[in-house]
Amino acid sequence: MELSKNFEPQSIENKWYHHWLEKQYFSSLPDDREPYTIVMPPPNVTGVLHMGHCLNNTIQDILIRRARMSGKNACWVPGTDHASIATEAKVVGMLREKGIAKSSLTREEFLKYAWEWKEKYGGIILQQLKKLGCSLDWNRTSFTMDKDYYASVIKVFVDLYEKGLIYRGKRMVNWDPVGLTALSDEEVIFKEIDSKLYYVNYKSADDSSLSITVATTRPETILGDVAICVNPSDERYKNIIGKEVIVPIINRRIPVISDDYVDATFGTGALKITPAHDKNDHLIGTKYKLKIIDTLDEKGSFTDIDLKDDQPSSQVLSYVGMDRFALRKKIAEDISTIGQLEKTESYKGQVGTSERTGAVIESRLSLQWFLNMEGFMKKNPDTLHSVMNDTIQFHPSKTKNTYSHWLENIKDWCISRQLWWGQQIPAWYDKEGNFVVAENEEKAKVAYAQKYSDSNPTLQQDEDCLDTWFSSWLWPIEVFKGISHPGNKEIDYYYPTTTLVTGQDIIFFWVARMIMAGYEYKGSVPFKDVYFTGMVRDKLGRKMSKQLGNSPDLLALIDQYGADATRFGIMIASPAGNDILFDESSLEQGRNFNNKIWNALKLVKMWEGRQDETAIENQFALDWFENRLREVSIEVDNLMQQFRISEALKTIYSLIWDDFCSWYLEWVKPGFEQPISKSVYEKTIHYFTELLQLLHPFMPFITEEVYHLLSERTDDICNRQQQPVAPAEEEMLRNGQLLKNVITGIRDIRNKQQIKPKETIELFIQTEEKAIYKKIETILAKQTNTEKLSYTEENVASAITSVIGKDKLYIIAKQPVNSDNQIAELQKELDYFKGFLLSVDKKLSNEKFVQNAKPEIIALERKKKSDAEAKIKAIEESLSLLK
RNA sequence: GGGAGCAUAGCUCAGUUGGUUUAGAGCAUCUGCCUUACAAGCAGAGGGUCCGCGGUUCGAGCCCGUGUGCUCCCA
Repeated sequence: MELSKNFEPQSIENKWYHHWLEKQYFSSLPDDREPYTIVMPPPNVTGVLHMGHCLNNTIQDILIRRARMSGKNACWVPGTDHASIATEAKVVGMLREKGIAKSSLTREEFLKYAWEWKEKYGGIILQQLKKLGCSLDWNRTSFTMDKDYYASVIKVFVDLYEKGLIYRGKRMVNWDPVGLTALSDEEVIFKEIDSKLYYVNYKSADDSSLSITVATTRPETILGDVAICVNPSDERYKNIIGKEVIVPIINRRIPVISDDYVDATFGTGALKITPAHDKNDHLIGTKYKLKIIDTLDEKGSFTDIDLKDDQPSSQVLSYVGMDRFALRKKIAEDISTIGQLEKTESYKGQVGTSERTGAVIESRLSLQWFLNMEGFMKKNPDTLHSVMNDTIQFHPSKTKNTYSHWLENIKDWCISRQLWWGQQIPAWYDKEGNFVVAENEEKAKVAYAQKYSDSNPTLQQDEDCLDTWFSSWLWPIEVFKGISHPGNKEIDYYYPTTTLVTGQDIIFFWVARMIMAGYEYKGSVPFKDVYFTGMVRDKLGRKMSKQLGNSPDLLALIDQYGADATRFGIMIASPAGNDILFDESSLEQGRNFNNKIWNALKLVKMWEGRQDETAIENQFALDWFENRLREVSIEVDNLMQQFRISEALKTIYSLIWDDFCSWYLEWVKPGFEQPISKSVYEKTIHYFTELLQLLHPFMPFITEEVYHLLSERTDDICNRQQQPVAPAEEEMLRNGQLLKNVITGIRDIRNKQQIKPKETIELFIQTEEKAIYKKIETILAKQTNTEKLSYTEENVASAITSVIGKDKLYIIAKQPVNSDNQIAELQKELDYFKGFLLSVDKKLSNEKFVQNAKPEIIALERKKKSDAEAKIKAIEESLSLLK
């Protein structure tokens, strides 16, 4: 069989993925094994694969594949989120392109379009995950608007309402004037924006000698002003507190009041109070029972609806329908015209924007549904405790702080959205606005009849739907139908799930709320470990964004480098808990690693037909690698248990590239067209197989391919079970290290003395541990191109000297020795060790150190001292020979 | 404005209750090799005031304080 020059991923990836699916390796059903369960964070149903998905799904796949290979019943559940705002915005956009306005459609018509869109584009992202090699149990694919899932969300709403934890109320909410919906606090992104501070003068109503100037960033809300507020201790305004001033343009009389809330150092120290348009103003308004005058409609345009009492002038009426930003300029101009705009200053301020539409958020009073968080947390205090006491372990642990800080300052959760795409709120209203909450209309009628003694009411369901996160917080429970069909076999087996892998950005949106739902509906944690990935940035540390165009096309990368190299590239650069700086060069490194493995395969395959019972054994190499393999397997286990995945991959990478390819294979490699010992060959196949198994979770495709090419197989590596590993023997590892050091030392000398690789040398070894050298001398001679190797008890004249540990090596080459070079090298080494000895001596001669330090530390320092002295002695002897 | 985190080689990061050779790795760099698995490779090397200052300690990259710079979260 002819193997290609380099590894060609494109030709094998589909083949193996289909094979794995055919064998149903990824399907899981409850059995008597221990479960290892991961629920995938459901991406938006209309989303496409980006670097963030690539990172966290690769991590999940690594975890789940390792679990599958270690005797666990591995179950990884895929699915998508209906993502109400994002999806609805896309559908509205699509309809607009077709010339259809959402407002011209009924709810039913709109939802028909939305479902069509979902069927057409939904789940593309799940297909893309197959390309990446993700071993998901596709039979379990879930969607947050599946029939049962929908029912479970409604059930939970009704349940929480009946428990008194959900209420409806008129509150200041974050209003998105573009999306036309309320948002939860978490969906508001604060941005620094350049704006202006307008200094507006308000004249006193009754005393023409008095006036007060207010600094505001929002003159467009001025017609909604109901008071001016100053700090009671502010000397400047003592004489105006309690008096009335006139709001410009609208000419409304409003009081000047005082409250500690006002910061006397900001602006002029006087604040205009507009309770309809600012959260803090609203609080003050409530405190002083001020009127609420709303001057902006749902789209953020001016409305005179609350201005009837003011008998608005034609000037005021001319503002009607004007957008808030145009209105800001217009009102500023008009105030300036009447001479009451004192000045403007540029100002950098924080402005809330919508996470989804980017629109500047308005604070707006409206009737919404809320979840009472204080009540909820009182009922489920373990939501906080389980994380703080590590019942749920957060990785990295610093995220615990963020979590507790949020929970301790938690506000009520606004769960209603003015959207159609989502679970429609199960509340039914009569004409007067009286309502009942029930799972369906039928039950609502019964409930209404009981409550209002009307057996045949005309009821209408709430138009709004629920926040997407109000459905995804049930994800780890409802993917196993734990709410719609409680107590079923699956939920009992798979829940709590094992590990959650997700981004730090949704710790509040999702992680915290899943823990809340876990306690409320299952009485336990939803998962045992949470691994938070960082954000994927470009190599300059910038966020990936469409505007910057720095977001790579993942599928193109997979096509170019292969899925394994892509997985390798993103994982190797991904330190636990930190942001990752993505650079395509790490994918190249992954591709090169593929080739390295491929070429090792080619080498080993060349030996297949050259096995010979009589060829020389190379027991040292076999024993050493056996032990090295054990050592690394155990190390990788430890690293993986601590979720140090990137380090585990680095460790395996180095084991394969350095230990296996650069050392072991070279040590056992027979000469050109020479036979190889049958047992060495078989051991080599065995080690190679073990390496592939270790690497498989990280790079599934190439490992499966090479596994099958290496030898006739009846099984697949995908499902090969890890055998227990015995601890490594320290002595073998030490001897292997000595051999490496000696070889490297001699090669270094060859390099520095410019002895050509092809030129042979003669080597004398002066050592007290001849027995060890005897075991490694064959490999040593081969690897250093030594023609004649012998042992000596004394110095060898006119040789190049190297000191390895306490041993001295004398090298005789055919060409003359450059002794100046030699002396300089040795002198440099001598200086280092002398300095080192000095620092050790200083410690040992310090009485307090000897008194206080632990005995093993002192013993170690003594050993350092004697080692250094021996080394210095050896170097000095060599130097004296040269001089 | 409130909170959290970070600062170690050119870059990205390790560095485990303070002592394991006056700090390690990968990538990049430099030198030498077209050695019959691999030049997308092989062999070797160089490179660091562990952000500044102060403290605790026999001993600090690690602990404490402080300053500076950066990042994130919240309002």
